[in-house]
Amino acid sequence: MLVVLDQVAIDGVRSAQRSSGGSSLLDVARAAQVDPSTVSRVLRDDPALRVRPTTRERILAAAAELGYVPNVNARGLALRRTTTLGLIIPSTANIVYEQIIKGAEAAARQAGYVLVLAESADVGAVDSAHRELILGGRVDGLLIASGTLHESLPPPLLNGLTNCVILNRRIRGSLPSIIEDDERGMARAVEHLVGLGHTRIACLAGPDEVDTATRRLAGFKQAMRAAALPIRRGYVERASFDEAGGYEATLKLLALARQPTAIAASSIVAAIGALAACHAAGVTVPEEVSLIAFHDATIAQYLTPSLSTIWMPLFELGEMATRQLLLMIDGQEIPSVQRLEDPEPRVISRASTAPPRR
Amino acid sequence: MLVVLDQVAIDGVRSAQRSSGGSSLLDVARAAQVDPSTVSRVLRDDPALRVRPTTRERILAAAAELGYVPNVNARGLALRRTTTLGLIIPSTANIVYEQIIKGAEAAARQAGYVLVLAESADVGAVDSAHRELILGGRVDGLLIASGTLHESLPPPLLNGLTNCVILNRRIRGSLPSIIEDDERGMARAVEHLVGLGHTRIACLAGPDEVDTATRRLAGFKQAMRAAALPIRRGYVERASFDEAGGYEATLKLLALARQPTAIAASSIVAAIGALAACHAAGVTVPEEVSLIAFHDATIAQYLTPSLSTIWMPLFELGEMATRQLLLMIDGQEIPSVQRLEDPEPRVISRASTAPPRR
DNA sequence: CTGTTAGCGCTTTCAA
DNA sequence: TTGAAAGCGCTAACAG
Repeated sequence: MLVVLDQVAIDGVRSAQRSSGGSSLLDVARAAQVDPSTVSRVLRDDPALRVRPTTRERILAAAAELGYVPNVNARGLALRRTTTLGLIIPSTANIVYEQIIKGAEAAARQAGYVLVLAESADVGAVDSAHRELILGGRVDGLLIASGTLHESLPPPLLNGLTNCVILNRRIRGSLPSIIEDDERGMARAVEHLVGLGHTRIACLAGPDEVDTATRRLAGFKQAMRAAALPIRRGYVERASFDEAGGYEATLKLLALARQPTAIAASSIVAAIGALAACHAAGVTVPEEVSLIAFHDATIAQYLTPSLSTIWMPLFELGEMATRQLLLMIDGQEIPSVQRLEDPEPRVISRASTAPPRR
Repeated sequence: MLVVLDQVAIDGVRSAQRSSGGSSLLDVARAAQVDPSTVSRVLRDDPALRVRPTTRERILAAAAELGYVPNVNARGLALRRTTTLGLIIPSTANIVYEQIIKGAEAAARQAGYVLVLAESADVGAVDSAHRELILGGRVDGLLIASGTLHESLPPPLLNGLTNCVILNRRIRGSLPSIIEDDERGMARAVEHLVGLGHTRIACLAGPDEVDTATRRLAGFKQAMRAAALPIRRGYVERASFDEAGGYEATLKLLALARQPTAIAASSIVAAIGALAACHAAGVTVPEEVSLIAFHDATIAQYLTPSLSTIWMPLFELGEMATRQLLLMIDGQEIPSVQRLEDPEPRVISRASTAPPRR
């Protein structure tokens, strides 16, 4: 195939101009001695095309020889879409997002899309991301899993946005969202503790303004009511979803006159802080206090004691949100709030939960 | 400014065609009654341009009114560059990458670039990412922090690649890399342990084929030699850089006839596994065994006991790599291997290290 | 100081 | 079964 290479060389001056040294569709066309449009059709397997096999061969060979890679900018410009989706997360450091990312990536890849990640914890994220990424033509749609979004987000921010779906936040306005069944997950945690015989159960709740925190707390309250158990004074502590938040809040719970015998934490990261607080306060887990955390992650089984958790279908959440987004991009109507109910939340019981001491 | 809006409405048919409902430079030009090229110049602050203030005003007002956002595809096509950089990491879940990402992001943003993240642990990552991302025109350059890269990577893979820099891996071939001083970091860990009086020090080393693991082990050996301490049989365990790897390897170390009194782990994630293994084996930390880990992270202070670590300049690594990449994109020659020496590695001493028991 | 023009690489009618 | 031509939105000479 030196012939082909030679042609490239002859035309080198022009090809060398290209973005990054690659060869263009035009180069392939010349090498295969056909019109660029034919190359385009062959390379994209245009169904409305019956091309002579030998021509197709020539084209494919030339493309392979030249290491042709289509330029997404040119294609995006012509098609008015990039096959790229964006996923906005508040922090790459948070283990909870790992599974969501994997699920979204899988669904995107399956549909022939590329997924790019953007990090932003900002409340204004939706709006500016929409500007920068969608209007800017970088992505066709946006998955938004940013943490601080909540119902009281200024409505004007969300006006006229399209091709966005929110993950696990309910936001007043027109943007559809996919949410996991946090109420049920938290209820499972309570049921697990009740099943072990606990009655003095406290809740390490998340920040007031975070929708998931609200829903988990609601699940806690429902389950306590269902078990006919009182929620004692001071038994609900609101704290940020990080180690420090869990630590401080737990110290407060442990300082109560009537200490809880079990704590249900709405976040695994906060639970890690809670565990540290128990150790620091000289309170043994699970002997004196049982601890269970919302969301599972690898680290749970490597803590001491290993941490009981509520597994949630995060991978599936990422997948489902992506599929909905693709439908939306496709111009279809999608429901404004969808709850993911299928793989149900389930308790992964490890060493941090046990019956209360007599 | 209803006038402007009216004009848009009149021209709505055409503007509506645009990628995602936004308005184009042409729309702005019409609204401001000037030529598109003038709009382009004004909006990009073309230095070689002295425009009449009133014209500029009109243009800026029109752009604001229309919510104009430039289309990156069109711009990328015209300029043959995208002002976007890619960062390839093996896993978003690994806490070690958090700081690298932040550093790269900061440096990219400062230069007016956008950073996108791609997840790939694959050895072929460099090659396929170069194809997909650089040749495809998605990004102008690539930061590669993929974990399994190593010196024995098939050289042909790296041929002709450009605008890539490798983070913290030395790779035979032409790709420049920025590395942190892992030898020194690990030496600091050993010195810390020696300073506490330890002599039976083991090393939880990383996988053979990972360059950073090799360098950290080298640092361990040098420091042991410098302290005139022997490395006993079985005192170097190679394990994967994850909790499970650290767990298993530590069990082996603890099963040795002559148990080490201290363990230097080449990875904080492996160290979490090591801590779990000590607890499981009933070995107290730091009383019976001291433990120190390479790389610091928030979780270190929330483990029990809190984990002593070696802080490494990861943020700066991300920053520096990005700056080098930008130089490379700019056509400048950059050194093939650069070692980041400035913020020095330092020991963060917490509760997991203490003098050995008498 | 501003308009004209050509083109970036690809897709897509419309012709042949 | 293939080619010609126009256009996606923006930039960059080159004129005026």
